[in-house]
Amino acid sequence: MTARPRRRAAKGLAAAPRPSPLVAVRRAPLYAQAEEMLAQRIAEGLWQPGAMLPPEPMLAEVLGVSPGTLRKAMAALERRRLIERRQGRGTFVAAETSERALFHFFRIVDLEGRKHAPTSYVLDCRTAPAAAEDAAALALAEGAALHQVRRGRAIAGSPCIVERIALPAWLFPGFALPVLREMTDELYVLYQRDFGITVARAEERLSAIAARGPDALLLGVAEGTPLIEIDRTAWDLAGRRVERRVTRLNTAAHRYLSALD
Amino acid sequence: MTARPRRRAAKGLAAAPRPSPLVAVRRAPLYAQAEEMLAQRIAEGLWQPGAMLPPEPMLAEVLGVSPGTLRKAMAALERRRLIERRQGRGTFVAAETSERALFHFFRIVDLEGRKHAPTSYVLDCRTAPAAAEDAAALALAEGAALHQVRRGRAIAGSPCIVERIALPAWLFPGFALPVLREMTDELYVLYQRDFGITVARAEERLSAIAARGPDALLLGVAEGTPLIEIDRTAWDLAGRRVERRVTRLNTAAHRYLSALD
DNA sequence: GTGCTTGTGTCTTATACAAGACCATGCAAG
DNA sequence: CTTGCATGGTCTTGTATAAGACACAAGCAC
Repeated sequence: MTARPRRRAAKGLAAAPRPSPLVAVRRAPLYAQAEEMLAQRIAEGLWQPGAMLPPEPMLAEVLGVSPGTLRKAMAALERRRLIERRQGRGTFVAAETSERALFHFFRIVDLEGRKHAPTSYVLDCRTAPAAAEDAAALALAEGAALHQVRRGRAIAGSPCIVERIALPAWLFPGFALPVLREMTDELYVLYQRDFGITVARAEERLSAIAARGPDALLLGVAEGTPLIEIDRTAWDLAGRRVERRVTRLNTAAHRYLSALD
Repeated sequence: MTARPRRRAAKGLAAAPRPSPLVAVRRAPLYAQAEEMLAQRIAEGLWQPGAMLPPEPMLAEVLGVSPGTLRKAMAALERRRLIERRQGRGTFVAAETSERALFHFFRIVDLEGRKHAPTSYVLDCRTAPAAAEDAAALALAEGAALHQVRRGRAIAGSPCIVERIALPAWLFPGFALPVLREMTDELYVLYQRDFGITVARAEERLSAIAARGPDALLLGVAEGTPLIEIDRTAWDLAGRRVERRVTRLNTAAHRYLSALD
């Protein structure tokens, strides 16, 4: 049996006309199209965090791709941590938890390399116009309204972090944190639960600075003690800048851990 | 139709007898077995860096798996950066180049976030017994022979890095570097080319320190200036610790960049 | 050089079966 | 009658196979 009775028309998800061979646009492979389509639906909130996605055969049919292709897209989404798949149960939109956030966005460990969940106490929380530096980091106009938080954090009881956080006010309407109450949950859980904003990616730039004034006081170190300053910008699923965070770390008993592989 | 007429014999690559259901050993999936088998052959040097692997259909036949399964293993190996696949040309064992090493193992950028290739000048290169700290980092006995290098590095002409490198002597027989000659190639290229050691993974722990003595001199900063100290341990393909490197970075004009995603 | 041929990886589809999780049913013990 | 639990059915994702059309690269003949 060599003859193939069946023949499928080649079809792209977008049903776009085949690009001319002269323009080197190269339609993306089907599985990539499927991946992006699903990623977009998740980013739009069509499926809420924690919600179960339709079963794979149904998704494959809806998107008009074969199960194998759909699976390839799903595997990529799982690697991007947008979804979680569990055999026998289904596929779920990834929901932020303190553990997840800690695992992916927290790099501070003790001298033995162990990670501990820090506690936080908010020193100040107000809404004010953006200074030039924050505006630049968040790609906003100078003077745009920002929620601004200052807090200290302790690991295993000893205060070792002071932190300044800036959020675009329009993305976090009504944002406020209770001052001077101890908190253990990661902020990113709150961003997602209360404002529907999922932090997908962040970038940190580290420099060394000398402890000064109130920071030295809060950390209990002498003026001039070297600290690490971590300047983080965070993006959400849609690629918007949603947070700037400047962290100052006392490295007497802790390290910033970075894995290269 | 409830009866199941057909039944396939389960087969693993190792042709091991099916484990008893009481012991929870769970044979790894075929594609993972294939991946590990290929990874091991590469680590052993059966295929040298830069060498072309046999075509996929042949590999699939040799390993006794279907082409699809083989492809899944190959995709994983490519993600691990052990191989490079190029449509129409073939699959090649990844060879270290300065660009690759820079991209994966160099995290220092200028204030705009741009990465520049640094130049290096070796200050000192000798073989000496391991101090306790180096021995611990490399999991060697105290006093084991180590090749030890001190060097400075400059980015765009300005010296901003001093570095101390320790290598187990038995892994790098005859290792030596020309002193005070400017070098632009990354050391990891040399490790692979001259000693067959491929750095696969590394871990860095950062702390803030104050510049002292010769370091301050070399970097051209005042005593006490805060620096970032980067303590790196590197592993090769076989999982052996092959390098410890302590880098001190002047962050006046540079940042340590870390991506979280 | 041009065009053909061959060898390579890439994309897509299709199917079957394995394994995990959950739930409704129903029976037995209390 | 109620509680507890074992059983099997069914839905889910996970694994493995196969096959064909395609795209890209390189070499060779002309």
